[in-house]
Amino acid sequence: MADVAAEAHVSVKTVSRVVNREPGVRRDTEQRVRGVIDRIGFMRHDGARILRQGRTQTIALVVEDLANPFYSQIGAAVEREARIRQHQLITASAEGSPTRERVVLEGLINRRVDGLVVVPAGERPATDPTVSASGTPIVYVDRPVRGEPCDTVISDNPGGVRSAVEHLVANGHRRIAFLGDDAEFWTARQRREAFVAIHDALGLPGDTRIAMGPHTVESLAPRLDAWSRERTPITAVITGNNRVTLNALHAMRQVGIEMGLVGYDDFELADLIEPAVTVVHQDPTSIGQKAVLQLFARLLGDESPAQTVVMPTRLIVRESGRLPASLRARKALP
Amino acid sequence: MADVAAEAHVSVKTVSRVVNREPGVRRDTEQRVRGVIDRIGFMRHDGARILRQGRTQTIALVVEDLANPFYSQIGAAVEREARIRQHQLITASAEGSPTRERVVLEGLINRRVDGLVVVPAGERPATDPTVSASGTPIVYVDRPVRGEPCDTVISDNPGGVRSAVEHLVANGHRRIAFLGDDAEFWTARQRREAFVAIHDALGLPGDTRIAMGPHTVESLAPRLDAWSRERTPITAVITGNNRVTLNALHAMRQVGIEMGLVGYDDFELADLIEPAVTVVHQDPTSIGQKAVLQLFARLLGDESPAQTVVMPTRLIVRESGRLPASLRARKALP
DNA sequence: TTGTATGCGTTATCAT
DNA sequence: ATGATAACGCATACAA
Repeated sequence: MADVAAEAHVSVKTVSRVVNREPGVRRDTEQRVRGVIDRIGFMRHDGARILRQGRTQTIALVVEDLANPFYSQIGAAVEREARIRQHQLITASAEGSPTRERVVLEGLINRRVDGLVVVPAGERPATDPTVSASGTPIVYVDRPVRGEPCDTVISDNPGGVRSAVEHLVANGHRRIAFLGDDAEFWTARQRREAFVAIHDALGLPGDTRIAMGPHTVESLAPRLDAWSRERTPITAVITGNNRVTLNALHAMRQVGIEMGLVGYDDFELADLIEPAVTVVHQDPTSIGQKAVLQLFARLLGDESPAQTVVMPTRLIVRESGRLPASLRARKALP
Repeated sequence: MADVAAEAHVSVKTVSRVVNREPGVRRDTEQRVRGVIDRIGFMRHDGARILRQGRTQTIALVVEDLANPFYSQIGAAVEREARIRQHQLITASAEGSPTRERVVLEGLINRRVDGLVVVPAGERPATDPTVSASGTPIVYVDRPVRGEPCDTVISDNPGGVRSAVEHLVANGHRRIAFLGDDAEFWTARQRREAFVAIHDALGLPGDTRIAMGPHTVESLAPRLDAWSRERTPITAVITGNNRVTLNALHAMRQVGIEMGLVGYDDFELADLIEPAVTVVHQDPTSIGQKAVLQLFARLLGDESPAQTVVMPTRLIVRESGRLPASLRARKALP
């Protein structure tokens, strides 16, 4: 900028005015300055600008695994919304480790990002000293944190599970099992609890059959096989997220089991598998959008109490919820 | 930092030394300073540090669509490699528009990112004035740019297509069509050209049947239907990337066609579809890793001539490459 | 071992 | 309409 000023025989302040389109510059001086800028290829150093103004025009997204389609769709939405608002997005992965998450968050706060969208790893308390002390607005996504209320966007897990169970029951299923992901995850636990609640509320028979992860194809195959061979065999299973659904599908294929299935999370090609998989769909794009919306409200000075937004889920009915013909005999109960 | 200095009765320089673990600080002074730091919750302002040092410890990734699994896997790999090297990653999407890409790149250069990994939109010439003038190292991924040579990581498209064709031929297919994505994409054109070359080299019969995109399920269904009803019907098709593969699968299902298929790009559940889909796999993780490796070599002062790295592809044989029984009659040719 | 002065490139304040 | 100067928060060079 100093170079430009010297070359154009003006002060740096005038150059600054031109660059930032501030008023108070004569037409011809502006032309002259612009000429010099183009000629020597000047580009403003945003680092210095940031230092002076205090706003980085940057927000950050911290997730567990950027390659997981659920998170990458959230990421795409967050980037888009940020870009629309002239902000850049730093993405970071904590790889599911609370320790790494703290390191990552500290790094981002040192950078003075304007705000954070975080899928919290583990059950981190909301009062993370480093974060809360910095005053950086933060919106949690997909799972809440403990402690004092924070802005949070989650999806309606109980509603999603309920729609899954009710769909299966409507199709004649009575003995339904639940395959959740690792109980370490809040979402996994919440879905399990919802399952138990609905199961009881509908008065479904028997002790609820539930297995929490982590699951692999190898662990799932014998499990499903056993459940389908018991005295009172299950006729359907609900899988707790996309990972589990995929593994369960592989396991069923491996063992050659035929049973009802409703999966949590939609996935590409769910409709091309035989039978097409009925799923509980949560819309990652909307979740990401909503989170950014809330974040920018805070950045613009919204001081209202922290709010938790629960996004609705949608049951996408395909075929896998039906009662397989081979199991229909058992349906003839009261 | 000044606050800490005042509180601890030392100079800012001493605080700086403590924060950066520089030697030359007495044990007890360090303790005292650390105490103050913890007490008042001081966090170093990296923006100022950057301004002084000139390095932002940040690289950026520019892609077309962060939600596309191919790019999100590259993104995950790039983030991971960056994090290992103490760098943060800014991700940005140009949404396939060269115009937007320029805006995005300018923004990143204003931020003085240390380096760029870019999936170029369109056929942008390498000599983008803003980028090349800034001297920011840049590695192109997935498709090359025109003009003077640049560091580039692409995958072996001709090899991938050849393995697909040869596999189909080995399974008895003779009349094979190619469904490429939009010819605007370099990869789409390169794969098409490779297909034509192999087709001719193997002396396959007839004029090569090729259709470039953009394709939809609706456009694909009649096309495939027509091709399979001609006097000399095709028995197999090669799809040019994951998008086309998905649409083609849907179209086939819709029209009820049975034909051989090899898809470009592996995808989740390819093995659960009936028949399981044989694919040409390019490893996005390796591609991302390699790109970052090259970028950091440049950042560390590597001045060697620009190099283009061609990553190998791998044919994952499943079932869809076989000659369907219904078409086997036609196989009895010389 | 510790401190002082200076500068990074920009914007804000207050002049002229 | 334009400019001089301070300040942002830190690191660097040099001094004590």
